[in-house]
Amino acid sequence: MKIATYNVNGINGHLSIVLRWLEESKPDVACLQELKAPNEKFPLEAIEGAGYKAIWHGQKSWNGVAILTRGLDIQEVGRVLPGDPEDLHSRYIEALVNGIHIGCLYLPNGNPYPGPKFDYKLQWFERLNLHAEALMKAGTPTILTGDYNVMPQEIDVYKPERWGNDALFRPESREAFHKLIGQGWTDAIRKLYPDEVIYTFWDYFRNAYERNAGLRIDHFLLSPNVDKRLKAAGVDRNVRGWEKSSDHAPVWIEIAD
DNA sequence: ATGCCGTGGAAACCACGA
Repeated sequence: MKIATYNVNGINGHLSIVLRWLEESKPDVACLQELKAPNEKFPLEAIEGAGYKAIWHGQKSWNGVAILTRGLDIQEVGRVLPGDPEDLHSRYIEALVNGIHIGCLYLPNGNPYPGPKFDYKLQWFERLNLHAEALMKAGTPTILTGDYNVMPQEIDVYKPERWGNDALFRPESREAFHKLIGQGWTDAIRKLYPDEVIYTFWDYFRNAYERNAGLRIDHFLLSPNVDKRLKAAGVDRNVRGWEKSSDHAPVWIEIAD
């Protein structure tokens, strides 16, 4: 079973890219972030035409998340991250697929640091950690994947010395991620490739992709009972090189059925 | 060190992203 995550940076603006990627990569499950579209503008016909069912939680202009499945039933179990009824951003959706609990998340960027956006990021992270702990304790096989907007280690940053005061690399953000990992989650890419430089995002300008000036911010976190089924993981790096693509590349894992 | 590019929506610029 192949599961992927992809920050599409506008599901309609990049629809042809997303469809081409689905066709070529053929994930059984695809978690999408940054739809940048309200619910009624989700391109369901095109997604169904590609052979996928979908659940989604959109929002006008910003955010928005979706989970797609190919040939598998999908049961939505939540579309908000618990803990703050005043938070109206569409950044989380959760489903049961094939007996696996899948959380698709778009963690706040948090820049500029310091400021209210950074505070919101840390609060959201705290809520995620609480929810993740509950999922872990429930014991269901669980995958928490998406755009975490955090580079966990220096190896995950093109020039770490330049990112010290950025919300994506602040000690507080990295500490929150490491605290989450400390609950027992496995960072799938890092487990299989402990010492490799692997990026999932390249800026649009300064030829960042051509220079490989990237960041690793899209992650797969696996509960122990999914981790033991992990067979492979990777980044569809070439997709980032397609003309008019998102600034992120898709990330995927393969687990035993 | 930097939003230099790109999307979306509203308004002919601005918010936001990482």
